[in-house]
Amino acid sequence: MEIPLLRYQSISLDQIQNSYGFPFPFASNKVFREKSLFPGCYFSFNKRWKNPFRIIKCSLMEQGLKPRPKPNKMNIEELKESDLGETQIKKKSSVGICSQIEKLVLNKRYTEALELFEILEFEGGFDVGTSTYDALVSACIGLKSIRGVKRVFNYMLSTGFEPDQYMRNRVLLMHVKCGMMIDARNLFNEMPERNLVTCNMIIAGLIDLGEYLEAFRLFLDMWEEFSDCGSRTFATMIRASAGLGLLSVGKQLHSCALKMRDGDDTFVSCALIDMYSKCGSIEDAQGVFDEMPEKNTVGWNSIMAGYALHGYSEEALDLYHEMRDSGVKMDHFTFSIIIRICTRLASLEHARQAHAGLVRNGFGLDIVANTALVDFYCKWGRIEDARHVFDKMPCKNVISWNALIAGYGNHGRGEEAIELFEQMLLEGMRPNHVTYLAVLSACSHSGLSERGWEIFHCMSRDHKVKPRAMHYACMIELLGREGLLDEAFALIRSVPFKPTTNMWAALLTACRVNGNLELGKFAAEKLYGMEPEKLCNYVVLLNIYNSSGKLKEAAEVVQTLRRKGLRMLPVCSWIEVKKQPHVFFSGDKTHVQTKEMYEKVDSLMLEISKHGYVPDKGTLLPDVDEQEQRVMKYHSEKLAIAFGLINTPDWTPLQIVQSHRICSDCHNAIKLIGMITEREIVVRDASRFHHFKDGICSCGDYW
DNA sequence: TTAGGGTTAG
Repeated sequence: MEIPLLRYQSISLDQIQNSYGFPFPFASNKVFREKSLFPGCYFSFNKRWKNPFRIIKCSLMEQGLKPRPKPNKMNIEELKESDLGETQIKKKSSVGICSQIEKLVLNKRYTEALELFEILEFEGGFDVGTSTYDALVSACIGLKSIRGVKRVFNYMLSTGFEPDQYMRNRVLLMHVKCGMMIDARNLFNEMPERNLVTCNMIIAGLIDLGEYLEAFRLFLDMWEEFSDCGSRTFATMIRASAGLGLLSVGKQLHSCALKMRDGDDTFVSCALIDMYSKCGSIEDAQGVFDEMPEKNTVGWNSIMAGYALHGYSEEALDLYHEMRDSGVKMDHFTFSIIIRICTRLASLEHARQAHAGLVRNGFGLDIVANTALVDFYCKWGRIEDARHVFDKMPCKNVISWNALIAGYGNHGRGEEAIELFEQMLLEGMRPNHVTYLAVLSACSHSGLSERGWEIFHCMSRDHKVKPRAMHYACMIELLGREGLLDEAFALIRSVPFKPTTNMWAALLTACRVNGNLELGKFAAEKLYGMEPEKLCNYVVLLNIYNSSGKLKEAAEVVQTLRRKGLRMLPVCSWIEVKKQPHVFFSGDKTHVQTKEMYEKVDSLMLEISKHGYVPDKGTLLPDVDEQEQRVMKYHSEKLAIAFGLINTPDWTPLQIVQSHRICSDCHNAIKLIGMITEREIVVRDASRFHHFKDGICSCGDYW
């Protein structure tokens, strides 16, 4: 049908309408006749359209429209001729339906509104007014229903509705908000007139998709066309500069917004707080926040998220208390941010309060906050609680599934992680690269190498997820755990890109565990070339030499470290008891309960030595060479555990956070401490969570 | 006239 149209320039609107059986979208004969460059052709009047005939094809085919042999209006005419009375009744009832739809939407009962709309669609042909379409658009946006958008839009076309600028914008918004950006772009391109609102909407849609550069391009076009824009546009564009991480661009927008201050700048301020923190300048973010005359919920949320992003979790929690005291209302964003901060701080008490607050304030069903809770409970060893939250979620997305799968995997429950992954596929959820990372790492932790290989092979074949460096690193770790170093090395050499540091680091760790000096040295040298200033690479090689008795080589590594001036930052661990964090450094003697703690450590060490514990001198850190015995015995995490054992009831799990990677000696010691004290111990270190229970650790084994 | 903007989870 569309081919003949492409060949003739002078086709008229009437001809097109006759061919397709319905009026063309957003066309009016008046506009067309006055502005058309090609007489008789509506499509060519807009100067932006380089190829009007391509647009004809796009607009019809891409919207999935098919010619209708019998326009609906004909049905009404036929009805009129045959039974005038009944038509009148129907018309009356359609007015009733329309007002009912509008009322339902006002009450946010979107699903019911769209169900009622089905009656109009079924009967066909009734004229629906702008106010009803407005309501239907809101319903589609509220439900993010692509099907709804298609239904409403097709009905509009089939009834010959001619929208004004307001309605055209609403229709565009409906497509943008439901993520139908290809259709939205087509509509935008075909619009006979655009205003600031039109442009703001399409730009915001592009930013939602992460198309920041395209958003900037359109912004500049818009600037040229209108020579004007309001604070709304600035708020949106500041978000784009945050997405690109361009501080200088963000600052330019900030100064433009200041120059044209137009009253309510709260939105701009909030966007600026977010932009400054995401671009690395928390001081500027704080400055904007301080200047806000009235700090609203979003402002508080943004600054809290900013502090959390910069690793100032405690400060973020203080801000949360300030926010609570200031009486500003909290929303689901607030709770999501707080739960994530609690995950970092290992604060079970605060997380529980946030969980309760979430439910109490009516956000108990929020997908983001619940996913944050699943992640929290998983990371703190409460898999059953995580599962409970997950099962109660009314809808789940790929992030929710990933959080729980990773939770099972990180706690050594690889089989269950795989089962969950399979259930996810059965429920029609499409896995992404994070899902595969979680499943592969679960296989690796639980030693399920065969299953790991199967999954690794099917990720690109079945779900078109191309393995990334982290997936390869995971497979190298998996092979390394099996002692298959040659295969691991072969995999590194086979990757279709330059091997990354993660991959060499996984091979190096595998070499340390399997005592392969030669390959370990090779991997370490690769790493030195790529990360000459990263201390931990030298430490692993140092430990390989130490544990294989190569003292001369070990001394050389220490010399290199000294020459480079590399030194380990003081390691610290902390534990929260009665809402108070207690921080310990290696050999720390500043705490008021030092005496009791040291006595406890001594007695624990004596006790575990009866169960076969032998200090592992082969994995010392480079800054503990002089008083190695003493310091090894009093590593910060051991002090934190002793403190916890003295000060908490028997049934409480000990939750320790460590700023560095836990050393293998402490890992081994904690396994035994957990066993003899019958206490659950969860240690979160710089690389992963270790959940010690009944003498085993969830990380599979120490790596 | 109405409409369009900012913050959250793996």
